[in-house]
Amino acid sequence: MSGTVDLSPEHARLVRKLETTERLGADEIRALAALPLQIRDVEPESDIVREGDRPAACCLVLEGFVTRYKMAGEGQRQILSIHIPGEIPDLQSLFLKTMDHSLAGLTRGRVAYIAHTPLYDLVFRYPQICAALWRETLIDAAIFREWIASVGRRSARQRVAHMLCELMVRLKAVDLASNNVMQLPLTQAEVADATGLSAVHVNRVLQELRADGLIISRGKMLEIADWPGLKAAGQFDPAYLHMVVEVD
Amino acid sequence: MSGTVDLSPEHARLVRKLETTERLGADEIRALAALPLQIRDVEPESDIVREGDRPAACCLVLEGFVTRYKMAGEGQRQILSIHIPGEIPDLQSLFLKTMDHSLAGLTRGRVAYIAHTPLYDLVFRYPQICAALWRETLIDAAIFREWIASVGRRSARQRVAHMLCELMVRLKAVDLASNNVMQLPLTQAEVADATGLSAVHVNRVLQELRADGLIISRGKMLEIADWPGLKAAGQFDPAYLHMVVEVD
DNA sequence: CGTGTTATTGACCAACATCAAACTTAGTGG
DNA sequence: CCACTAAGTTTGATGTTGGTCAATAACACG
Repeated sequence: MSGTVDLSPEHARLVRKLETTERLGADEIRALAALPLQIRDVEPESDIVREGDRPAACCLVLEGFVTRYKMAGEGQRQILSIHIPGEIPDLQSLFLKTMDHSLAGLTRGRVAYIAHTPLYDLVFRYPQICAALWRETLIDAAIFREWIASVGRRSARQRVAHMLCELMVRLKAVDLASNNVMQLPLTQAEVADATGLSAVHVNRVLQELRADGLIISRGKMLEIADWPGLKAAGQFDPAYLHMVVEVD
Repeated sequence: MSGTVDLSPEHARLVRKLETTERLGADEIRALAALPLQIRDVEPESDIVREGDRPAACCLVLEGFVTRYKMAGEGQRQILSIHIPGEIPDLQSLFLKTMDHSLAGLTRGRVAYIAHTPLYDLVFRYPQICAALWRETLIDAAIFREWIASVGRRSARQRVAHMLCELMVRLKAVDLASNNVMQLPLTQAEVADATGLSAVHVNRVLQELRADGLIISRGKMLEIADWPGLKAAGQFDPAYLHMVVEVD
């Protein structure tokens, strides 16, 4: 399908993502290809949108990792989600005018801004695009639910294992990981902010997972050495990711 | 607006909810009024939909409370959200075919099933209805995000206080609470499952909140005696609920 | 009135937080 | 290419929040 329309690499990224769940016709792809994108570099640590902002555009991740987070009083940060290339972390801003959380780069990377106005047009003109984008926001919510369950009811070891499994599966789905090896761009402090733990404890858990032969890490590189083992350790079941093709 | 069209009380509930955020025209309201509803009674504790199901309808809460939950191994339950009349807890099933969590009655109540098929028609024919429903799912997600922050980074006291604040604000918005008094249909064990705590600890926290004069409770009745106090105790800021009219 | 559910209490314990210091790694400029 | 620095990781010691267990008390309901 996407072969018949001339696409910039950036538009291709978007189309490819949406096509993972919804088959798009040539018309839809042409319409997406015509979407004006404004490309911007992202620095690690720097906010892309901030809680309280009223953005006029959504942001498509092209390269690098992006995170959503909330502050909970006194420097306590909670990371709400991690976003990888192809995703639109603040798609919700299309209908929720005011940001209730912030968006920041995790690594050096690139994002593309898609203005709300042309996006509305597409959404209301092409049911398939509407469905695909709506679905994206729903999968987002599904991941939030799983994180609630994780943070609420799982032990530190389970939470960390679960998070690693989730990241691996999502990265594999967009070919950013193979052979159970990924470039994990998170510091232990960031893993802590995502799992609701302290950095020190995350460190100890990671050591434990290494000692148990479940993972191997050298620098940013992280390999899941024992996939069934890590899945079990994290009670990980990918159903909540609602992927069409199970990556496993 | 809604006055000009003849609406059953059940349809009125739905229209009213959607109109809290999106102004609907007479056409849209007529279309909603024509939606076939299948009414059903709900028993407390009984599942309405179960994880793994592939429902062909969404469920509108008419009376009583409904909860979404996930099991996390060995009888560990995590409540993901609490739903009050007017809400459609499983709206996401419209685009996510398989349920990744379960839905159960919390109290005796009534729900209306809306089949997916006529709902698709409405959504793709009326942009306003699409926007209103999409928005509902996005607010859902916003509440999930806040819960992640709560469970991940707030103390037991903060979590419980926060949850009571949220429930009060949402109930007020649909006139199910006034004067900071609500009928709280949750047992302490359920509050525990929602906040990721143990029932025993929830009990102690509630006693503390009572002792501090923040809340008063007699049976199921719960009064927030010191609203600013409880808000502060729970770091509660209603922005994430994205209400048009601030209830405070 | 009984009977089952929910709330409350106390004793004890485990998981994880906090603090502080040492060590390692990666990045930078000369 | 090396020295210097800042960021990230690791370690140990100690503290606290909240969990678990078990028993009792208070309700709610038929």
